[in-house]
Amino acid sequence: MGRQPCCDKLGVKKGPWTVEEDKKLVNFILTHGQCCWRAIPKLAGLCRCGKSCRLRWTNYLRPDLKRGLLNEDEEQLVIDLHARLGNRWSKIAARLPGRTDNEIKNHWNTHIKKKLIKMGIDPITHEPLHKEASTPQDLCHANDQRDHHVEVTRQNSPKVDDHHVSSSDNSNAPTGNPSTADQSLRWSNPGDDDLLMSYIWSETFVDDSFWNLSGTRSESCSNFGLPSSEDNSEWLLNSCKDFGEEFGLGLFSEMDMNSLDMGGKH
DNA sequence: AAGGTTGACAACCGCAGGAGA
DNA sequence: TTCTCCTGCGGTTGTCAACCT
Repeated sequence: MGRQPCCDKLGVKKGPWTVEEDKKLVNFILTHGQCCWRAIPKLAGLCRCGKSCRLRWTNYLRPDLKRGLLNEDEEQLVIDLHARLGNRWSKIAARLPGRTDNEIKNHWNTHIKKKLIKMGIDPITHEPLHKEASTPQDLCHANDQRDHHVEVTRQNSPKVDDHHVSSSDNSNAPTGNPSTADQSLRWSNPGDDDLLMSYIWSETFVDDSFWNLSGTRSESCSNFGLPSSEDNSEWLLNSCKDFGEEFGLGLFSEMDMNSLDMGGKH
């Protein structure tokens, strides 16, 4: 028997998400939690498949996400982790607080890959590109660069905690009501992302007195408020705890880089 | 100004693995 | 043990803005 498709092909919307859809999804998840992705679109009133909802949440709407380009330290960390783990983006992302596997994958393909090639380093093997580096100077330069990046990574790796999200980095905090623009329009301008997130979060929760933030369990979840019901509070507390454990507190303190999962498919 | 090209990123697709019945 | 469902993952495609001619 064939595998059941993740969603009905008919009547399921595809393509870019609208602000309204984002609001519905965020609202639902923070009200009910991430119960069952397949059921969420129906319950939330979305004409999307569960998979699409999950992707949208994990890659874009999650409140703990950092936005903007990876900084230099993060890039070096990605390079180092890629050298160890290969294209296991989820594992790499797990070590970069507030970054998603999709984001890192995209950044790798559009920025880092080219950068490494330019430096004379094979982005797959992380070995010098002898063929491409046609002159001894090129090779020398490439190796210097490579040594440099390895060294930088070595210096950075033991204190990866430094990369953890600071509260000021979270630009998607509910901070007001920045726009009265047509809500059905897609916010395509990357520069509008912050406004979009502010809008979604503020419209959905601030105006409804949804948020009642009391105390901060961790920096990375400081943008959360606590829904009123017990279940929601529990979910949010767990989420904050998870975020703290996953992204923030003591993440690398005992981590031996050599203990990274190097086996298996994933 | 218009059309074509490129770059960046969001989103989709299909497969694999885990969990539960 | 097998089957089914759900989720996660990595690769790929689609979309759109910026840039170029």
